[in-house]
Amino acid sequence: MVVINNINNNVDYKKTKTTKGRQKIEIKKLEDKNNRQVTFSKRRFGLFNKAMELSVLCGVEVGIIVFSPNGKMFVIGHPDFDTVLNRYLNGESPPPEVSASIPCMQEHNKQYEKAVRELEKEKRKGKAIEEEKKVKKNNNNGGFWWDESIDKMRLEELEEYVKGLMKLRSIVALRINDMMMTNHYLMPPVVATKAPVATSLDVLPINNNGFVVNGNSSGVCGFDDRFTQRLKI
Amino acid sequence: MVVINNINNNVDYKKTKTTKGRQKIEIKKLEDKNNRQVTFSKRRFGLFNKAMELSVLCGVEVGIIVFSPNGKMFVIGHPDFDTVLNRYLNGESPPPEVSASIPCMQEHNKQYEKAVRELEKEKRKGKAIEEEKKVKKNNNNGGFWWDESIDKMRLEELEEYVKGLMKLRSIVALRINDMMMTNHYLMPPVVATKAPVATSLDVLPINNNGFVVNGNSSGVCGFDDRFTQRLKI
DNA sequence: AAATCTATCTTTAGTAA
DNA sequence: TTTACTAAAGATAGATT
Repeated sequence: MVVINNINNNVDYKKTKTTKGRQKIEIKKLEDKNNRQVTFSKRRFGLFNKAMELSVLCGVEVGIIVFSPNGKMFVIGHPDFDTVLNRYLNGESPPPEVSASIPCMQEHNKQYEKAVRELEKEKRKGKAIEEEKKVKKNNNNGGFWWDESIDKMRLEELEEYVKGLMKLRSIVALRINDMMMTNHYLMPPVVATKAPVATSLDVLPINNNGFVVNGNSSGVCGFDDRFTQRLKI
Repeated sequence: MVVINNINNNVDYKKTKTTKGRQKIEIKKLEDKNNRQVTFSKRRFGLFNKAMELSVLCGVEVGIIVFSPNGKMFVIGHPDFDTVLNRYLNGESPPPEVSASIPCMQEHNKQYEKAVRELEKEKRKGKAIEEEKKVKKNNNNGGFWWDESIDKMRLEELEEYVKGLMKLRSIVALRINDMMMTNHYLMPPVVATKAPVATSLDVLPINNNGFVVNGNSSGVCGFDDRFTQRLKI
């Protein structure tokens, strides 16, 4: 098989390389502001896409927050960012040992979670209603996973949801207040506070020696050698 | 230039392909449980790496939460996840250095106050917009599908109203988390305190003693050193 | 679960629009 | 700003221990 040296075939076959192709770059801050923005745009897209693929392929929840060089915020999540965030805040992962070792905290933890669950229930209710009309609307892709749903809640559910939030706030406030009152031997001087607001929910702790929002209570952690999960908790 | 046809060079030069190499796959949930876990592991690593590169190259803040198929939580962020989260909860644009360096309690107090103010504002606004709630339809033809901010712009007030509440709830949760961690697991260095600022709702005790918990408020760490390369957390 | 090893697939740097 | 293009760089599916 013979191949003719194609030097100067440029003209004939447009073999001249039009670009140098992708070049290797060092991972350090790009100095050129414009280039930095362009790169951000491309890579954010790539990152979000990777996240989407990961969530679909593995059927897992993912949430990402990114701020552009100009401060614009980008958020995505599956099933939606706030769901993932709540799971993070509630520490659904395996935390137990710490809080489990402190009986009363366990109890408080349960109560808090209960309130949160209640809230989530209402949220879901709102979503459920939304699902119906969503079906016809999302022809463009069959409903992307990153769709945020809260914004589409019907007002009535929304009001209900808001009410739940207010309740939770009250509960949390009460607890913090209680905790502050009973733990100042551990705390620096506590500034005066007003009385906690009343709540209609039935989960108010009577005595608070403390409680945890489990999963996020670990004092120290480090990624292991390879971007792994939060150790411990 | 002559090139010898190398059919059957396989034997001579050990050209036999040892693997099929990377195969194209459809982006849909992997059925094999084991394969799903392996893929998750690989891709999560890739995702986190991409995030790190993005943050370094563009000098931006990124935060990711992922739950594995088995429910394990993985978190990463630059400068650290909570810093990014706080910025998200705050809505927008606090100077990065500030949230990264200010002691968590103090910072959270600020955030709480801000959220409360925001909430009150939105609440007032809320009533006014009820009637026009569903006008907005989410057609998605103008912006990118991944750009949540587009949705937010379109759904404006309603969204903001709910979001304010969500922020509040999340912030409260974060506060609790910090307090618990500080009280029970660490003996934080006590630093100079600032005067408390009253909130409009008066439901949270204010304590402005700064706590420095390894520069990190809830046990979440930044990128692993091996990948950050001169990235300070 | 997590580390190799490749052949191949996917992303993206550089560039211009 | 984002989009399009190409070729090189980088990620990873599948198999292996």
